[in-house]
Amino acid sequence: MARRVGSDGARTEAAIRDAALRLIARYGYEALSMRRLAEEIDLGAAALYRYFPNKQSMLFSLLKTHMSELLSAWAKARPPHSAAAPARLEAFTRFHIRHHLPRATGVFLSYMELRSLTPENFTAIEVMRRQYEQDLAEILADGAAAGTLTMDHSRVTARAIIALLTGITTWYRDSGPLDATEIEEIYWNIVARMTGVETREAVLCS
Amino acid sequence: MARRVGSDGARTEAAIRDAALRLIARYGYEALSMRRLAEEIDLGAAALYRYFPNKQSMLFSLLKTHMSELLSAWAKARPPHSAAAPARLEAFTRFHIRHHLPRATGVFLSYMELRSLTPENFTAIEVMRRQYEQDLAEILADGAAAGTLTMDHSRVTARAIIALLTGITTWYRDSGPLDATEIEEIYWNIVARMTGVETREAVLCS
DNA sequence: TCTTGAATTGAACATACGTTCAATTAAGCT
DNA sequence: AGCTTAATTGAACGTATGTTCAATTCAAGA
Repeated sequence: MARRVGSDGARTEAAIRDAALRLIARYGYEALSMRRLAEEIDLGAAALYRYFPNKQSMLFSLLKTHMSELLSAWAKARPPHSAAAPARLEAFTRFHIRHHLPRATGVFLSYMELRSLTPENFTAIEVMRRQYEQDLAEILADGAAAGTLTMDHSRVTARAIIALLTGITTWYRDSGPLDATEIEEIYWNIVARMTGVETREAVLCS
Repeated sequence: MARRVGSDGARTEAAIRDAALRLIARYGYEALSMRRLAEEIDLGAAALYRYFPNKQSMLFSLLKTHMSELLSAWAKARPPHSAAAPARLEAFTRFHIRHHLPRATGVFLSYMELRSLTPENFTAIEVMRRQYEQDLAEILADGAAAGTLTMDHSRVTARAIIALLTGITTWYRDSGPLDATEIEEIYWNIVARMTGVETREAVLCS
């Protein structure tokens, strides 16, 4: 049945992760059978268990990898604490879009399949998620304290911003009418307005 | 096994819908078995098939009911076309929150389980969803044309607003620190700022 | 109380699931 | 070529799935 030739552990695991990400995003974790997944990459179902001890820890590994890539990418991209809050907010917004758009399937997974995780696994992912959200909330709170950003409630606003930015992945298609940089501009303007940052076309006072 | 006494068709169907909504929201459609669902309301699994021809059309019926309740409630609540765009936008925002907060499980379902639908069923739900989104986009476009609202792209902004408002249901809990009316205020201020509407604490021009 | 139609049941069907395991194949090293 | 270890397999296990159906119970009207 399998016509794989040059076997290579690392490459095979990557292929499994890739296929799993794609199939789970499309049909859901529960709907994905190990046999179907294995078939997708011309493998017997039993071979999967050389790479993951079971189905649940495969999902967990997928989500955990996604989240830690997000966190470490943001750790590299984020401006220093000393920068002005509006600039930090702009950096966050653009980073989030740039990081998420090419990872639509992973994003989908990490928002949809949390409930398929074991309680302990869920908690582990939730901690990472909160850390990211907390980082944004801190930017907002700093800006509010310094008077450079305006909002009612920094933690709620942080959630609103993340929800709005993440929502892009539900409709964005590479073949769509808007390209990534146009989307970045539109959404940064939205976030800027939400928080009272004056953008290029500032509100005129007469 | 069943200790049901006063049988009543309509009441039983409502109980099934209720339990299905709850269980699917918690564990997902694929993870829910008909036996488990039936057990939840002290019924034999076979009895479910008196109310729904199969599992798929049960899900479809759940989602369709949710969407048509949303659409008809909004049809009643929405201000006339002749009203000013900012007032219409405020009405939309408050309506959305008020309608969704007490329906958290249904909202969850209607965003999460679309992919579990048959292609034809998916299309039917998607049409309803677009209609709702289109209504908001029209408010925004009218406001932009009249100069009473400010934004770059009305359709994208509509999606951003709906994503941000719907995101509330992912963290809102009845027992949480914010009650429904506080949330309504915070989010209306967010939406208002996003679209350049001056709220109570208006931006002062010196 | 007898009858009628709806509501419900337990058992059965065929199929699919996640997972294990002894046996087999392939790759890399000497 | 031979040896070793990693990679993969087919078959099997026990369990669960969605769904059907003949048989039964139930609620209510005559």
